Amino acid sequence: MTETYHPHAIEVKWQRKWEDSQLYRSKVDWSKPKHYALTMLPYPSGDLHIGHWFAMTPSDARARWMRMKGYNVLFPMGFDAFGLPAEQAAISRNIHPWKWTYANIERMREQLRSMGAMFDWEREAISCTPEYYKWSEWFFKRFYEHGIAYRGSALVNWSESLQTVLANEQVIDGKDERTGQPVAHKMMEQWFFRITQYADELLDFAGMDWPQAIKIMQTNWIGRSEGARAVFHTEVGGHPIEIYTTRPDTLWGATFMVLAPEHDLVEKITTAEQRAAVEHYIDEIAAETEIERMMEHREKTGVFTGAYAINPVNDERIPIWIADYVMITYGTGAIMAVPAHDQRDFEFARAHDLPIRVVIQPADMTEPLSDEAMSEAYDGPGLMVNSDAMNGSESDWRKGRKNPAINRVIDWLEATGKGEEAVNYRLRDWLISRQRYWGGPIPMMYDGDEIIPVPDAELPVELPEDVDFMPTGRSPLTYHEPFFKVDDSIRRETDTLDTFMCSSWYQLRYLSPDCATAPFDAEEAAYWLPVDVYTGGAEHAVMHLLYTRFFTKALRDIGVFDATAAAMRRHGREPAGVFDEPMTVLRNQGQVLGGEHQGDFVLCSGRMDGGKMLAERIEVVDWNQVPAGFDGIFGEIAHRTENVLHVDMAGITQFVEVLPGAVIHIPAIPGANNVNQLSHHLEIQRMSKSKGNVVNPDELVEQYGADVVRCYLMFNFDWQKGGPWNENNIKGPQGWLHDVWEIALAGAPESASDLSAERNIERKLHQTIAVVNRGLEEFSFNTAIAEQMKFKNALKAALRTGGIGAEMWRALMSQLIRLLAPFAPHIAEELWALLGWEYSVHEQPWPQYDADKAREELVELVVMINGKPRETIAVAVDIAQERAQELALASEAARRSLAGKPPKRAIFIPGRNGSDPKVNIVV
RNA sequence: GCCUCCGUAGCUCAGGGGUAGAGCGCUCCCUUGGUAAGGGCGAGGUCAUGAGUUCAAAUCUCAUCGGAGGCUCCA
Repeated sequence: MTETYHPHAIEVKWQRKWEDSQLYRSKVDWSKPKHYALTMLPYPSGDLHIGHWFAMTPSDARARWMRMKGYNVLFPMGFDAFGLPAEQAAISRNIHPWKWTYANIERMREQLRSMGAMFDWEREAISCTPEYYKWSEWFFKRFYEHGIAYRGSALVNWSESLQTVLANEQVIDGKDERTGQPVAHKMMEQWFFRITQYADELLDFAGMDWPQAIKIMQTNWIGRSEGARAVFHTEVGGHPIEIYTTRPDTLWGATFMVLAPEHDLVEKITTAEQRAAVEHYIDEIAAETEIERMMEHREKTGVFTGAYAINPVNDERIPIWIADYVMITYGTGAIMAVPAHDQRDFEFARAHDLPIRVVIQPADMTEPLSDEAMSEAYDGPGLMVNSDAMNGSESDWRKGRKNPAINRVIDWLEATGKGEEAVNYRLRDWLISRQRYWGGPIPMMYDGDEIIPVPDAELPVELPEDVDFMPTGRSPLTYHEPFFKVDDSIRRETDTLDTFMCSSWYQLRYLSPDCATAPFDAEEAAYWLPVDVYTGGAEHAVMHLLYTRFFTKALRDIGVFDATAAAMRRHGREPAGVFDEPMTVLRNQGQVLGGEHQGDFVLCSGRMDGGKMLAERIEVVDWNQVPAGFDGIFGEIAHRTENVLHVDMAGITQFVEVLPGAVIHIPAIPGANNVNQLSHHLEIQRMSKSKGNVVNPDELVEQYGADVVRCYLMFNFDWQKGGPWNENNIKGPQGWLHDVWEIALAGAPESASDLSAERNIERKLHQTIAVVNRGLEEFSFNTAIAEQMKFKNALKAALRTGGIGAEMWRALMSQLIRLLAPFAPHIAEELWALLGWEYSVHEQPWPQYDADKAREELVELVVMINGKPRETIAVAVDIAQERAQELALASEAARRSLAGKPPKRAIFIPGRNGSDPKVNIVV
């Protein structure tokens, strides 16, 4: 008699037991190697969704595997709990952000527990608690003291809908990355972190095992370029205008200059005649949103300031314009325009009738470039011309000093004091202030213009709870007098910290979330740091993942890790390099998308009215079952809006308006049907409530059990890619776990042990171990599970055939269950107990791969004729070349095709790692 | 426009110079006192397309087409 597999009781039972026995408490133990596995902490938005499961359960499986391999594993979890949704809930539903956030955290904790993950809950950290944000404030102060945090005036991104400024990284295509609302540029005084100081170090990924895509995105975002700075002066007044260029070799081709409309000098140099036009243009630009300004292919607009500059390289007098294609935020906000060799300048010159002068002449052109004939800028290689002493220098494709012409010009600029070599970055300093309530307070005060840091002893500056949320969206801190009014002259900062600051160091807080004397305990950090494996979404490429790297380096430089380094040395661990980067290995999971489903196939009858049908009857039928003689519209419902159907009739979209009293017949839904019950085609796309394609993990766990859901998520997708949800495929992992259950409960076979049968299944087992190891190592969870399914099939077949003795059966089961444990922790624990082994399976050693046991003994020697396989001969694995060639030449296939003639060649390919040996005979 | 990654069975994916693979799904058969099932047999692929290198290309190179993601007036 066997019991059937009922996941529910098992899962709840073991989750409780694990907690009671503190199975997943991770404690510093210098006698064991450590492994810090971290998965991005969730925002407590209310409900755990399938994406969380997809991100976390495979990471959990890998952490469990490391643990069984003998590592002391830390796998913590917490909440990134500050942020706008809480504040929006406060405004729209009158729930205080504390209450909303904590209620959500409570709920999500429970849901997280249902995963059966090995989170160490005693290390939980929640970023919105005063115990946590005290240290966010403390870090801010340290940064301020070391000049990494500063208050400055800059053109920043202002989101009208969120009523706050945003960092550059949070703005995509001129829109706020969260809500998609447009942002405007505004000059504001704000707090910044000097991330640009770390630009070069952030470009260095040496020793970091991160996805190529992330490294490229960060590299692009930092946007390092090499070139030169040169100073032009205005003809009148001699004001210096600094410019940055990557093409100093084209300095002699500058025929005008362009300043960004926001440039300081504009006001000073604009002549009386041009003032009205310039001011008008500036107003126009200011009114534009960032989106409008970034539109592609827009015309190059701009106005002449009336002023002229002197080109330092040739003393030429050139006009100064302003135009919005020059950004105040990049370089110096001013450019020398070289229309012959820069497409933007070229377009501007043509639009405003400015001169063009060729200064790079390509060597291999039949027709030399000429100012008049050019239809576009030439930015290729060539020889410098019209450039005085520099003429003849060769400019190639290379950038910076590597380019001979650029190198020569830079030397000359430096020798003559007209300019110097320069490096420029696209990266801006990190704008850290937010005009919001629900964030960590910035621990600063103001007495007029004087900035006064809040003394350390007074940290944390706590968020007041008795605040009113106004529908205007303004932060309640700005009108909460007890908060901002320190005394008659001193006013407290009412801006709060960007939540990305809180998440830049949470990996440190997990080490000692209760530590009251420091942000983290040095003894813990000395053992656990750095994070060994970090998993999460790629959408954080240039935000969280860049910020946390910067943060770590900044902490290192201001000495925050000094005590940790000392503790490391005491324990004999070398601290050099440990604090350079927060996470050694990074892997991104893909996204689970909503599944595709077909729309109903309908027959529509009614009358035609213009291009559409006014339907009186809609009938859902089986796919393509169109009755003979049916003359209405038929096909799949591709789309439906209200009562208008878009029916795909053999590839052509037909519009059908369903009339109010129309008869709708849907056989699958009994009773009277209505138009809302017709289902339309659903594309593969992101899950969202509005599309009605979300999958609720709680329901899945209810129906299948957590182990099946975990295994389905790991098995059905390439984890790093993601893919469409297909609940049908859940049956695969379900059947697998059912089978393993059956095999285990059936007990040891009674058949006598047969050496060769046992040897064969053992070989399969060890081959499986190798593949599972590799799958887990490489985050290829799907292959790791597929291989275990194969082994299960092989085992089942072997048990049926017989020859597996009781002893071997137990040995196999012991290893099979241990292999299963990281993936399906509950069923593995249950079977482990049922077979009488000691609690817990998760504390057992991982099955040891044995290459000798995995090796095949007999292999097929493949005889190929001209590269085409023709015959196989069974031979020993380690067959020697001569013997193999001999056998191959003697084969039937070889004799047939050689017909007595000697072969041209016979190439022997030894069999290696699993593949058969081969001999290719060339005739 | 530029950069990166990817096109292998119906689906999800391994593999990767040397006989085209897995799981699921599917067909058919068996079982029907393991039953919201179980067992067995099987079908199914010009490895996106074209060219090159090679004794041998799904695999390497180049081009083209298709897909995904990122950047984009960056001087």
